[in-house]
Amino acid sequence: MARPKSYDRTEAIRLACNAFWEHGYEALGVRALEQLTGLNKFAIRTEFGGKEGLYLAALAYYHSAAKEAVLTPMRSGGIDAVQHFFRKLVVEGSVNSSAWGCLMVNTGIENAEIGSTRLQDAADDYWQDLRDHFRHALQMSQNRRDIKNSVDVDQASRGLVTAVMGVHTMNRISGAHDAGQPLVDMIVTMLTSWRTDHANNPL
Amino acid sequence: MARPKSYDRTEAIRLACNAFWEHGYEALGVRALEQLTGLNKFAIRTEFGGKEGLYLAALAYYHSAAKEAVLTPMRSGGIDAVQHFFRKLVVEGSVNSSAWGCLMVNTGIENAEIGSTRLQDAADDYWQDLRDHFRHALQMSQNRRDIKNSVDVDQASRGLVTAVMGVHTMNRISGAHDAGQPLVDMIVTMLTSWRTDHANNPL
DNA sequence: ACAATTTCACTACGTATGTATAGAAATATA
DNA sequence: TATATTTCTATACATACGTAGTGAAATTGT
Repeated sequence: MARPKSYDRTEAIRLACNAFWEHGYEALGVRALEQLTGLNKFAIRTEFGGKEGLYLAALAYYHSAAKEAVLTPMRSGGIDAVQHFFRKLVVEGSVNSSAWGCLMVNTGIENAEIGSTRLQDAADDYWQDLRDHFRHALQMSQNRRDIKNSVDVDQASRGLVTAVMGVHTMNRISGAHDAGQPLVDMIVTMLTSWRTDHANNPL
Repeated sequence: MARPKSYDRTEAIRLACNAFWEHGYEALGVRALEQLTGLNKFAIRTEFGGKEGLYLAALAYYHSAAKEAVLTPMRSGGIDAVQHFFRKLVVEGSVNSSAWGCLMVNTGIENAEIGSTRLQDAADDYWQDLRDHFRHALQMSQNRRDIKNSVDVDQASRGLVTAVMGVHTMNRISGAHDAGQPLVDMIVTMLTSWRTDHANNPL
């Protein structure tokens, strides 16, 4: 009993995610968003609560997409899965390999100024989620005696998250989806060195 | 034969550097810059060529300050100096340890959208300079047989630059000057593992 | 066909931006 | 002390921003 919407909500969020990913938050105006997403100003306001609301929806979409594509698969594996995750950071077509870097990194860098709690929380959730998955995978491998006991799983997972940020940052700064390759190689090699002898059968 | 300037040029650039470092480029308006630097709009335009010119001066100042404090000292050392560099990334009071991250990282992330060639070049120069210093130090150590021949010095220096970006990004996102500590520890440990037996005398 | 309802397209508004302009203020020289 | 020169303060301007409002358009139910 009403005029139908001229856009597909999910697709619009996906497009908004890509747009913010590429251009950032402040640099992307509402009028440009209309062009890039197919949304109109009215819809942005009533459906998403304005520009910031749409950004939050984009962050949630990005998180869920990453969760499905690269986080959840990591729960079934150990250190192999972690190494696979890192290799994929610089493989073309992978959801988390992009010349735009990482939406969460870009948000965190920019939002250090914007200071929105909601944006901060969304980004924090993402990084904590990534760290939890690293920790889970490493702990599983350590329980199986696949990696040495000298490895501090908690500290390692924190360090790995920071390394991921480095790869994304390098990718964006260089404008190349694989600019972070050298660090990926270093991390993968380091992870291999953590393995015990009986588990030295890298993929 | 003229009215004296009401500001100290070098000090103003230093303050502008800090201001851009904390707030970013687009988020910091000219009127706020006046308050934070002691400059006035007229001086910003005539002395620096507007906001972007002042930003370029700030980038140059940041680069030179880093060069003096942490790059040049690295030329006299080998892998020890590299490890020292990484440790300092999370030591309070160090010029390259800050809750604001790194001006060059922030610039690179933001400028991926701004698209100013001059800003891009300034940031590129910085990273190339850092990479050159890493490479020089590692090559010297390898020539002295302090690190293994299996280490690819060129690739390693690229990877280390990316790791530095990761530390800075984590520091800014977390709002803590030492949030990147776990990755620093990982890198330092990894560098130690590159040493040959006769050189295993870390500081 | 008509009315109700929702969405769309367009305009308007207040604010903020970077830059440019204009006159006042402050110094050095004559 | 008068004048030339430079810088400062203050205002103006054109543009862009996010948001809000307003009437037309498009659908469903009667």
